Amino acid sequence: MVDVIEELEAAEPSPVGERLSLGVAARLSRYLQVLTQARKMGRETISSQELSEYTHINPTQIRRDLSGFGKFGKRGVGYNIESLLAEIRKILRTSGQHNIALFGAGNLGQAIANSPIFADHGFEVVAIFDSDPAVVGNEIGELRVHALDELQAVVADDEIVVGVLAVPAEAAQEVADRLVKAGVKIIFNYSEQLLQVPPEVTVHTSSPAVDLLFALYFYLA
Amino acid sequence: MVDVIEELEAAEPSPVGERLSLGVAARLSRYLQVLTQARKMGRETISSQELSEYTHINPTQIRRDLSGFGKFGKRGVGYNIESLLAEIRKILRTSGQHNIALFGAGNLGQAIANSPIFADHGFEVVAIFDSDPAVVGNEIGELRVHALDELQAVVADDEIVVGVLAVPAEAAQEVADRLVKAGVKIIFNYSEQLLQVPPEVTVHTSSPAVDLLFALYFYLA
DNA sequence: TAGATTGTTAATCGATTAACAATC
DNA sequence: TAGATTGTTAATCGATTAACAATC
Repeated sequence: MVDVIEELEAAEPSPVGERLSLGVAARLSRYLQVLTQARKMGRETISSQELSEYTHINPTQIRRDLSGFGKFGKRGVGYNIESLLAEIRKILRTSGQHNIALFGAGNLGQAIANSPIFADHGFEVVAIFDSDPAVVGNEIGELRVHALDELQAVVADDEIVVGVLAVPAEAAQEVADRLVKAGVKIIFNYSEQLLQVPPEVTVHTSSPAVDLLFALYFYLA
Repeated sequence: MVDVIEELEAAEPSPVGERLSLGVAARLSRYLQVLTQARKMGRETISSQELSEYTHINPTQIRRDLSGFGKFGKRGVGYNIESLLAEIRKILRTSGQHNIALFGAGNLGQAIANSPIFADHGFEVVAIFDSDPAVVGNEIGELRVHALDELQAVVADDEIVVGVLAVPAEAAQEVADRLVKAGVKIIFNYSEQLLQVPPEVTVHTSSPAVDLLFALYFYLA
């Protein structure tokens, strides 16, 4: 069985429809980040060597990852940024526009709402919520701050696929519960709260301090 | 040679002084995050199963990772959170206090300065910088906002090991250059800017949008 | 042509998993 | 004791790397 799959892949480089392994999907996502930014800077091509410097992923592995789906590069030159972006988006099936609801209109919430970091990758913050009645109704950018009670309706109307939590740890679980109830399957948690959710819901917790500890280990050692 | 090393490890479970592999160090850092938060919630023990739910790391691998350094768990019970925290900190050699300089006193900078997310892991923001003369001198929490020109002196005086960039993309490279000049070896970049630094400096770029794309792939597939 | 960089092979190494005895 | 969970083995799978011919 394994042999058969290997033969198929050898014959047909792109196993379209096959589910990518976790590792490959994670790496492709990171290439996307660098390519997006390199394009913004006016670059037209990039080599696996350069991609490696920015992602800390071995250049051979980058070439290997990409060549599994087709021949996207030009020997002696590198990869065309624009076309590689399109190819990877196609592979990840994330070419579309995706709507985000943001929770918490404090410093962090405002920073996220005004940052290009999500917009650059096809995510749009279409709604902001806050539990503080004094803040509800305010405008942040072009968005009015909603009360939490409007969540269910907004999620349905605006086709929201991701909830981003920029609330204090104490408030995070309640918002998560409401998101789950409204049918949202991906939660991005900027608080340190450990969230309890049903198995079909994915929580990604941002952990800058953990990333720092990790970097520090290699600096100290 | 390989056989000799394997024998040594079998005899002496904790290869103290040995450099951890990237993967192990990354996973240990993540256990630290969950343990820290679980302790905050008043928990006293935790099982590999629970750790797995919060980290998305296979429970067998968690037990394997830990048992490589000693027998920290109790069968039928789980791991004592307090003592496991101490053990992992010892393994990662990051038990101490580490000083951070924060750049950018805008929404994101203020959010970071006021968040417990770094403090919980032994990082303290000891200095804030901003390039806007109108902001320099203001107080954020208990810290006065410095001008960028004071960077070199502050890094030396306050033993700063990490620079956190919460500045617009356009300003990030200049701050990075100054940090490098001042001898800082770890830069945490919250902007989308691709930073050019010498090889001995580590840049970690925060990429929430990339993490979201990754989560979305598995949701859509 | 000369230099650069991809695509690909082959070999190794580490991650992952299932399973289960040990033991709290 | 019965139930739970660790520590550990053994087997498999995927990641990683060096090397280099192909080719722009």
